[in-house]
Amino acid sequence: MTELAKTYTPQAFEDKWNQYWIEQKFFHAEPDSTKEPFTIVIPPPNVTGVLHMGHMLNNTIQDVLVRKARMEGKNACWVPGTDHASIATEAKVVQMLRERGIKKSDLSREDFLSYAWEWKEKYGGIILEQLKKLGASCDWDRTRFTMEPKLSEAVIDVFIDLYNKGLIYRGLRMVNWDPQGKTALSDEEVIHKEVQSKLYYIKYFMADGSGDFVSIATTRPETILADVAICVNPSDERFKAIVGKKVLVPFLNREIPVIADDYVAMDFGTGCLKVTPAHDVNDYALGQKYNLPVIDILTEEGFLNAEAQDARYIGKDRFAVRKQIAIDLEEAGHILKIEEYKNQVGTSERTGAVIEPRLSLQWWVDMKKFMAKNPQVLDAVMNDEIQFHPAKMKNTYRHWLENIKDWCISRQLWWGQRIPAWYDENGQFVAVAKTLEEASEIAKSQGLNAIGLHQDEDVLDTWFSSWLWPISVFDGFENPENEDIKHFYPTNDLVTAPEIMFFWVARMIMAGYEWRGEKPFSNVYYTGIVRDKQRRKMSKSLGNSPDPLDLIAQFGADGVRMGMLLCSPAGNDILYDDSQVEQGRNFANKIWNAFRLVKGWEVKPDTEFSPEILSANQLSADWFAGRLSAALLDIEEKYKGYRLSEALMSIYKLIWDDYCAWYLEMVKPAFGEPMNETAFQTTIHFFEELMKLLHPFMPFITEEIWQNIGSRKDGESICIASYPLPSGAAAPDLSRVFETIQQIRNIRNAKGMSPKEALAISIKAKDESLYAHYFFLIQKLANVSNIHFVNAQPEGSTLLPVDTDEVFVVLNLVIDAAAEKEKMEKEISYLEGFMKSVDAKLSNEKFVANAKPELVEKERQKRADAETKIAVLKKSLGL
RNA sequence: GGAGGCAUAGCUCAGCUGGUUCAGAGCAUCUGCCUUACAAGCAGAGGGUCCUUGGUUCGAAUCCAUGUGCCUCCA
Repeated sequence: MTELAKTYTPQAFEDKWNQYWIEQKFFHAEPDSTKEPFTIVIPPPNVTGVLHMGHMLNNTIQDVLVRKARMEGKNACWVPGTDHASIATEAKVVQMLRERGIKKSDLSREDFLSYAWEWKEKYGGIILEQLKKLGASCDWDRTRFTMEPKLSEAVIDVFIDLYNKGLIYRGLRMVNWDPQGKTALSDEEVIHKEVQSKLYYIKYFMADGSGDFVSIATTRPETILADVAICVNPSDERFKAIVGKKVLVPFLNREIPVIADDYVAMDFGTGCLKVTPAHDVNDYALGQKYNLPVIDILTEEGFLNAEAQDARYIGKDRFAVRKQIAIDLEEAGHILKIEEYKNQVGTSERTGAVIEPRLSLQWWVDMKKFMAKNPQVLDAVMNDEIQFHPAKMKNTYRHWLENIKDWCISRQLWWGQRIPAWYDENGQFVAVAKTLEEASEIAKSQGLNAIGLHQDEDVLDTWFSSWLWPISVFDGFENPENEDIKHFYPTNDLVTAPEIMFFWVARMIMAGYEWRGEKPFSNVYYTGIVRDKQRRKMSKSLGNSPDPLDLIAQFGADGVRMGMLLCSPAGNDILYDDSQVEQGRNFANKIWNAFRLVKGWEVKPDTEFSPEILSANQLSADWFAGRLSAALLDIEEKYKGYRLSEALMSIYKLIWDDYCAWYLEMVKPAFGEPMNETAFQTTIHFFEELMKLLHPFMPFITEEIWQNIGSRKDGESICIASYPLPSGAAAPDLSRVFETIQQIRNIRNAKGMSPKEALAISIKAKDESLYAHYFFLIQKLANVSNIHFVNAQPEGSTLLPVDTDEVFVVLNLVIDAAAEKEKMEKEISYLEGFMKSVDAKLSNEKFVANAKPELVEKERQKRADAETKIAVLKKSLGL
């Protein structure tokens, strides 16, 4: 074998193993009744997406879970794919067209879609390729896309099904309108942001010509052109006189009534509210209640239309008009004052545009009805049939479901599944049907007009595709009894960000119960949000997010995975810093060098070694075997509780501290010396077990080492090797030995002595067997020349307390007796204090009576130990 | 305005059903070391009124209440 690189160089092997895994189809799963299935469906990223830090975290966690399951012999299947992201993709395509000098408005729907597919084919696979770099062990042969024919058909079928069940309706309602994307959005796609704006106090003169006026406060002066009433609180004394009278809208001089309703808060603004039903949700409700007209002054792009009536503003953008009208009002003497004001403004998740409440005719899912039909959606989570990690997320889930609003599912876009609703020549709704023929059948059978029958122009919300994902990726709608879905559904785990709880988690659960009568997954792992050190969310616009691929190039995929996971407990935000991935890289380097050490050993038959070495190595192996077994149990517990960072930390310490710092140093031959065969084989075996244990977290380096540490055949891989199980081996108790070694190192350090200078020690122990077999180890690890047991402290030696035993070392230098004495006295006083508190407890009758007997016994033991230690110290001081 | 969560070492977090060898981990810091696997390292050390104030209890970081400060979600 060629010389191993002195430092870990992931670039040398990561791509190689990725390619090998994929070629060998280790990640592909087919239904297999002999194996327990383990399934994860990826929360599909946008086709427009590129890998960001959140994806890295999220997908690493999924990969850890699925790789472990695969090694445990389960039929592991991680289904990858992307969603079609209507708005985002449409925006990208429009941009691509603009660069080619083509306007969307000049294209037919069909032409536009062919451009969109062209775009998707070219760029839509980027993020999946990036996931491969990360080592994601997805079943790539099962890659799905929410817009592909089969999945689209499922979406259409589901729409029709819900419509027929009476769970979908079409209605004119106030929606969140994105003037840039020119489409409706669901509540979940609106992000509320606090902005600094202005509160304008505007005079409205009475229509009676008296010259009296009322003042109203608004942040949106441009909407006065759409005003249809002024509203005050009926118990507001200030305005009782004017209720029922009329005022004039500034500039337009339109007469509008003053009405009274409890809705108006007396203490906000002036206590007078202008009512603009077309442009505010609450105003709309008021308008309905008092039968007010609706004046819509905005176009779908957010420009003022002819309804605004004032030529100065028509055809101009809403924000431009806001500025202009404020100036004009001021000049006309309508402004009383302008205040600085902070308020919340809704913006589009996809385009960032300020949302406009807009009345429009849209398709809705009746969520109250849906929930009444599927109460398990809430119950399953509350009773842990579906477990949330961390469990505190259940509260948020419940709160959302208990206050659920209808779901607006239509979008005014072309990229998406076209709504299967049909209208006649007059635009009258006729039927919901899959095809024109079916629609016309329905029209005929119901005696409706079938002339000029045409399909709805709009498409369905992307989330209306993704909620079906756990079912649709297995073709569960097309063929509900197929082998794939029977085997792989319900899936096991879903890993996602908390902000996606409503988009995905809740709705996937809804779909699961509605169409399969079963939960879609058993566990939901909520990752944190990746933030920078100042706790700011990582975002493109802030430019505070490193490029994941750069990080991988710099630190290796393993280093990055490890760094991300080491400090990200479920549900906790991760404050990203390069030092974390550096730590991951350093760990990989540590492992690499352990590998170099082991690989470099010369091996000879046991017969050529002294019994002393053979037995010491055997003891070392026994000790590590026990440690490993105990660690495996502990790590398994952590996995079970989905505490992945803790599991990883345990593995980290097991490898770095127990294996490298202790075990390898214990068995390591002196420089240039050979190693005995048995110890070598055992050491290799441990290494292999550790690599398998670590593999889910750091797939590449573990594969590289596993492949090179033993002889492997083509087609073998650590990713399908069996996961290590605890042997149940009990470890010999080396705690005194380790403590002795540490005490010697400590004193050497404290006295500034060279580690090269060998020391002689003697031991006075209650149980000599805890030391007797391990002299060899103490000598090797603490550089001790001579050890023997004694009954009393040798002349001129220094005491090193080891538990309740005494270790004496002869130091060939002048000891600062006073300092030593002070140190010991300090220790004695601490122990005496400790003993006092234990005594207080033991002499408390209520404690002895109420506490568990074993606890009382424990306290007695504590007292006895402390007493012994004090005695040892006092004797050493000559007291 | 409504709901929920959090507060433990310089930083990020463990600490499950109360019991001082449970005040812990990693990183960071400090002190020695280029000891032929590893300076991306080795050996060692220091560091906390467990946010405040009350209460329950023989006993509270842990349970309850109040206050303060942060965060998230919803309107």
